[in-house]
Amino acid sequence: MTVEEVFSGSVHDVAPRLLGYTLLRDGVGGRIVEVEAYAPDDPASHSFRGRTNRNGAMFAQPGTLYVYRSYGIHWCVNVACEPEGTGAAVLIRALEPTHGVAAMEARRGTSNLRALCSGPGKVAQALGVSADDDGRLPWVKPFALLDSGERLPYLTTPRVGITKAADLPWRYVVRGSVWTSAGPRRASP
DNA sequence: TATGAGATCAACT
DNA sequence: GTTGATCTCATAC
Repeated sequence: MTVEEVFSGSVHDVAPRLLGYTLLRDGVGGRIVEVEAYAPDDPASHSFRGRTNRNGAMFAQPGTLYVYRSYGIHWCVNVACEPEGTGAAVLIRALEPTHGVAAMEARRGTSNLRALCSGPGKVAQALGVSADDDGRLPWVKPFALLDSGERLPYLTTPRVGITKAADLPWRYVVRGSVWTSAGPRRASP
């Protein structure tokens, strides 16, 4: 699959497709096991109020990385999606550590594998992502995006940590993965 | 195990 | 002046 194909379609096509892809920065990273979709006209999305200086990358070509500071402390990583220019994006929430584990342990200050990449702020810290990476493309160095060829079974659950449209089940989690964040691992009844 | 507070800042109103 | 697409640690059960 070409990178154009990977990021084609709506966020609800792209989000589950990304599960199983391996995201690396400087050869360090892992397999994506948890994402969240942020649709156009989504009140929970940073792009809801239109394009601003901060969220400009969300409106760029599909695949563009949108990196922002959260709660003054953490960085969070998104990829822009089609339709281009609408601010649609997918938030990378968790990775299964596979590449450069030692480097991630050093950056995260822990050797607990389960705590390396199990949350959006942790993923950014483990890969060393910062504002410098805003607007870059995940298949261009220092990043790399690898297709595992697998289509992993997944569940959808409500998104985590938002206050608007919190009931929409737009969080995509690899079924049975132990590498996801602390949110629900199965859809609520 | 569960819950709550503090950290810390850029963008937005 | 307010607000987070969060994480960690401390304290309580």
